[in-house]
This record gives sequence, C-alpha cells and structure tokens, in this order.
Amino acid sequence: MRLSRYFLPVLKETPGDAQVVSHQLMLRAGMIRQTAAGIYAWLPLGLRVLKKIENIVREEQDRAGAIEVLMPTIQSAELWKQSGRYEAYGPEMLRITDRHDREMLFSPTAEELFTTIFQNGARSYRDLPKNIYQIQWKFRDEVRPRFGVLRGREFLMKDAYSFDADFAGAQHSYNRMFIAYMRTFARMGLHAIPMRADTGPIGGDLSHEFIVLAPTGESDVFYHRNWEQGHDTSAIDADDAGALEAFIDGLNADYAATDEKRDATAEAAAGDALKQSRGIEVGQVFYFGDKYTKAMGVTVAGPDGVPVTPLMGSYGIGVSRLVGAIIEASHDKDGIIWPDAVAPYKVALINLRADDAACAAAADGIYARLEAAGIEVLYDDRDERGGAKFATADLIGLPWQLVIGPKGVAAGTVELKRRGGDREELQIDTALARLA
RNA sequence: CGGGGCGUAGCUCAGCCCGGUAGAGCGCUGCCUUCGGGAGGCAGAGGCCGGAGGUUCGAAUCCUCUCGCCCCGACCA
Repeated sequence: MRLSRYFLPVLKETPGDAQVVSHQLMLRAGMIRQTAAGIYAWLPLGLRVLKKIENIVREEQDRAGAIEVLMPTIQSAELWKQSGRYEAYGPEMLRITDRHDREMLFSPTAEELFTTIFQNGARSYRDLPKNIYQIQWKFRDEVRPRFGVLRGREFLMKDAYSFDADFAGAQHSYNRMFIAYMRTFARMGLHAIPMRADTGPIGGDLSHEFIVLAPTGESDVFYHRNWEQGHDTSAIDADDAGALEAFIDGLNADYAATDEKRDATAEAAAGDALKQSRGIEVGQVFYFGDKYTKAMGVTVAGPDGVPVTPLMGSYGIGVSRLVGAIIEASHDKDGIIWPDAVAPYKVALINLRADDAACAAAADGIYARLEAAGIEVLYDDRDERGGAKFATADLIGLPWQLVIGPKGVAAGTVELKRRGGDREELQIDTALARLA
C-alpha cells in the first residue's frame, strides 16, 4: 500500500481525552476514532490489526475443535426471560424496542442463544461433546467506559460454549480451551498468565482469567516467577485428556492470582519467587455446569435412553481489547512496537527523498518487488521530509523499516531497521531476502 | 451510580474571574528556499465560542436549564 493513497490520519499531538498509552497511541496512529463514550470507529490500520488478532483466535479455536458460528447482535428478550437473566442483568444490558413494541436487546453475551441453538441440533449423547463459538460484537452499557478499547461499551469478543455429557468430559473441554488460550496469546507475542478466578455459585476450581502483564494494567496481580518463562505447548496432544490435565495441573502448581483472589499461604510458600505486577484481563475460561441447560430445559438422550442435561462451559477472549493490551505491553516513547504476528504491515518502506528521481525509482522498484513477494508493505511515498516519515513509521510501529536514501542508492544499499532494535546497511537483495 | 472537571479552528490550548469587533502553536492550501530523525520564509483558508433560554445597549465571558465528553470511586470481557 502506498501511503499517499492510504487513509492514515496520524496525530502529532496527543488528544486530551486519552489517558492510557494504548488509547493515546491508537488515536495518534490513526487506528481508531471515538464516536461516543466507549464506542469506536476502526480505521484501516486499526482494522488490519483487529483482523490479524481475530484470525489467530479463530485458528486456535478451530485447532482446538471448536466450531464457528455467527449469532445476531440483536436478540429477542424472550430467551433471556427463560433463563431469568432479562431481569437479573440490569442496566448494563442495552434494551431496545422495535416498531411493534417488542422487547429486544443488544447481546452482551450469548449463553442463552447458544444453548437454544445447540438444542436445535443435538438430540443424543452421541452428539456430544460440542464446542461452538463466534467472534461477534457485544455491547455492555458500562457505567464508566474508559481506557479506549480496553474498556469500551461495544467490543469484539470471541465467545465459545462447550457442551458435555458428564463432568469428566466438561473438564476436558475446559482444558482444551485452556491450552488453546495459552497458544493464542503466545502467538500474539503476549505473555498471558492464567489466574484463578471466581467461579460463582457453581464452585470448584474451573475458572481462570488470562492476564497480560503490563505496567499500566488495571489490576494488581501476584505470581510465581516461573510464570515469567514462556511455556512450550507445542508437544501437548489436546486429544489426550490425561496428558492435557497433567500438563495444566503442572502449570497451575505455580501460584498466580489477581488482587481479589490472593492466597496468603500460597504466597508464603512462594517466598522470594513471588512477583507482583499489574495486568489486563484478555480472556476467561469458565465452567458452569447445567446452569443454562437446566434453566432452558435442554436435554439429550443418554446411552440408556434417559434424558441427560448437558454440562456447559463458556470461554471468552476480548479481541478488540487485545489490540490495546498488546500496545500496553509493547511500545516505547516513539510509538507502538507491533509483535510480528499482529502487525498491520510487516515493513515500512521509506523513501527519504521523494524529490530525488534516482531515489524514487529505487524505492518504487523495491516496493514492486516486495508486493510481488507477497510481503505486507506500507510504502511511504509522500512528499515529506525524512524526519516526518521516520516519526510516522515509529508511531505506527511496523516491525521493519526499509530506508531508501540517496547515499545508499548510489552505493546499491539500503538500510534495514528493526523497530525498537538495530539498523543495518545491506545490499538490496540481502535486505529483501531478510524480509522474505 | 456518588464525587470532581471540561466543551472556543482539524489537533493541543489561551481568552472567561473583571461583559465591549475571537487568538496562539501545530496541522491544512499556494509559492520560494531546504531535504538522513516531525525544517524556514512569505501569503492564505478555516470558528453562529456544545445547545436552549435569561440578564444587559452589548454575552465566549454573568445566571438557569440541557446535551456531550473526561477523571476519581464503586462495578466490569
């Protein structure tokens, strides 16, 4: 993409409304614009990042055996009355009336609908287990939206719902999602730690929040320093329930808890290994048994013909929130530093001298070669000074900057710079090979 | 939902206390000079001062109401 033809409204100054760094940088880098409290328009650069994150989430859900569907954002109140949540949810649910005065709502989550849809297609225990998910916009009328996309009212969320015939199966479904989350966040260059979370009235220990460590995070978190190393999940066979359970138990042997769930005994045991940080919740996995299936009267025929009430879990990832969380975890004073997997483009091609014919020709040629090679490149061909182009490139945080200047062109070289890292003077072919 | 703050040019803000012809920097447009980390000069464009009432000869400025946004707290993917 040529920057001269793109829509990238960057800001030199920080808008006064934005307090946290990810919000400031997303506005400055032309990724989003706010249209109302907690509601954002996604501009081209932001949308590309959102889509990349969404795709990683999707790939890992698919790999974990979950099946993608898409539910409507606007739902009938009827279903919610069946589960009792229409009243219970309170003012956070955006309620709407249609022209016939029917009560509708903008879905804040979708247990009811998924449960109903599931019942539609599953009659027997042999249809289990099932895990169905969607990546869809949600609306929660938060009292106080803030921090940009970290706490918006409208947000993109992946929500998955598992259905199992018995507890052992439900636990395996839970573990599958658990490991899928580890893989998902790791692929985005994030260090997300699963922490024991509130399980509500169901009890048990089957709920974890996945927290990304970031100094600007909103909650205090405490964890064993073993969590600071990444965990290799590549060898884990998620189909092997026993091995998966053992692996996850091994992980969870190391203490990790948010402020609300601190355990003095476990912290004392951790001793010097106990670390404290701040964190942002980017996902949650949750087992809740027959809470909804029972309320909605959902059953499948068991092996003996007797109806069985399936046991459920739900699993959320804040997709739009992740955009902000990644920036919180990865930026410097000049701007964003995108992890490769989620970067809107791989490389910023910078022509330092748009007015220099030789320079422009060289940059055009390199641009064509990068495009032909299928490398995602944003070509700064604007008639701007070098400084302005560097500032823009640093701000939007593409992993690589390929700099074409008159001196280099004369010598047949270009400068390849890693965002936030080293720069090298390379032969053109060498630089292109490096980016391939 | 309690408490506080702010709405003036595309952005960041000044002006408001003490009423009297609406400002700066950046950005934008044109021309010239410049050109390896947000250059300089000259000339321009751009605002019913969030909205509605009121007080006044006169309101961005004072009063009332209203809408919007932000912050702190309680709450939350």
